[in-house]
Amino acid sequence: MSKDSQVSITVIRRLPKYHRYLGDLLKRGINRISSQELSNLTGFTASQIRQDLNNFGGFGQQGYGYNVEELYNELGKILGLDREYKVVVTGAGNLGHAVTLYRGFKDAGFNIIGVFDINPDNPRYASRNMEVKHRDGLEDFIKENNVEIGIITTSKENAQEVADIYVKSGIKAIWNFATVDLIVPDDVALESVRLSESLFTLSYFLRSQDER
Amino acid sequence: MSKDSQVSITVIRRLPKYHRYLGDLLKRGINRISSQELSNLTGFTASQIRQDLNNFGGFGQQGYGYNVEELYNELGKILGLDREYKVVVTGAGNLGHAVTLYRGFKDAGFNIIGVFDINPDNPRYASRNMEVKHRDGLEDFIKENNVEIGIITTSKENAQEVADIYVKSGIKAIWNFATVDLIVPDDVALESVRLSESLFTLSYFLRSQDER
DNA sequence: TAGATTGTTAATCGATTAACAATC
DNA sequence: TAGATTGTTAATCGATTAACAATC
Repeated sequence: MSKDSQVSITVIRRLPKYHRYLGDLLKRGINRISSQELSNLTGFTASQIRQDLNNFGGFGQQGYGYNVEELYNELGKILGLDREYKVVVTGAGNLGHAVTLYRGFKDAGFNIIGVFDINPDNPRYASRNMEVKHRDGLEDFIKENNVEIGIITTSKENAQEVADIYVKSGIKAIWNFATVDLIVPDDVALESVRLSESLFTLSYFLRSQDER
Repeated sequence: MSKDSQVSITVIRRLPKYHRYLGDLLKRGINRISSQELSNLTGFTASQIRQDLNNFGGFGQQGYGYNVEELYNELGKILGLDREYKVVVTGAGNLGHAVTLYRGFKDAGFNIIGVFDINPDNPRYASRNMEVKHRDGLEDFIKENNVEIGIITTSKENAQEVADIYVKSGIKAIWNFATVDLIVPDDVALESVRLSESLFTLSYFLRSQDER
């Protein structure tokens, strides 16, 4: 196992925020930043930021701070944003549509090269200029194109089946939007976006406010 | 402050999963479950489940376990899912569209009663049978209808402005999809869905695999 | 009653923060 | 050099797990 595989997921989840703010700073022509200044921007403590970064090596310099461009690039490499990925989407509903057309992913190097559905002939797709392929061709498509990331935007009933096809076809990273706990082998990364659970934190809050 | 305001957010974020599995059990006609069985389903430890539930009161019975229906209903109440909410969406792009039409939210009691955009006359909306109102009317609409939850699916450039309108109009809970750290008063709940950050955990994983 | 399982306290683990020597 | 700020160790805090008395 390489060194960074031991870095905890809570650290990893903070890295994109550092990366995003460093990108902003870079655009604004700022080339140096201290952990304290980065703390002011991100809301994480300076101590935590230094701890986090030191999981991956000493990017800073005593008495100076961090070079914005260097740190931005290093974080980009750590997050795997220094190259492009081939991605497929299965489930061509509204959410699949939104994810497929979202510019931010494309800009970050995630290229959606195929959209699949069990019912690819829905006239809705044509009206949206979306080419949707039949799910029967999913496995072959993934293998032929060496697709690395599979997105699931199907109903919860179909999600596990799609995950199984992904795994069988060699995909090693799955981004799941269905409200179901998928089962995948240990060597496949699974990241689930739990929209309902996120929304329910708001109703929880409103409810607890009501009680006062 | 009421008792549950002291319950940590990490506990709150586990409640929807308990609730979801209990709903499944209920549908299957199962009326009793132990913390150990719930552990097998959810992947959380039995000890953690008992700790979590006891933050809100003793719902179980020694030697028996938990009554599925009772626990399901109690968790629903705690999460504020025992009533309906009026919701608005601002930003009528693909993501706003997907969120607005997602059935799961409606079924959980979140009623989207208005969709707003700075450019409501986009012919695309008509083709989708979506009524989109001009953002100028947002503030009045929220006040007149006592809207409680505001969703932001605008670009990151417009998100803070929309959040400000929400706050000014009396909304106390904001669900943000824009990639920006919004600033809202302490008494307003803000939940941000960070899609990019979620996706980057997958590229991180693929990258770290590459290195082995 | 005996067995099962909770509610709850205590122990452990991991993550965050504080402190400061190293060093640019 | 003096001042600033990192890298890193130590202290603290919070969350998870273990253990078991209470009790159904």
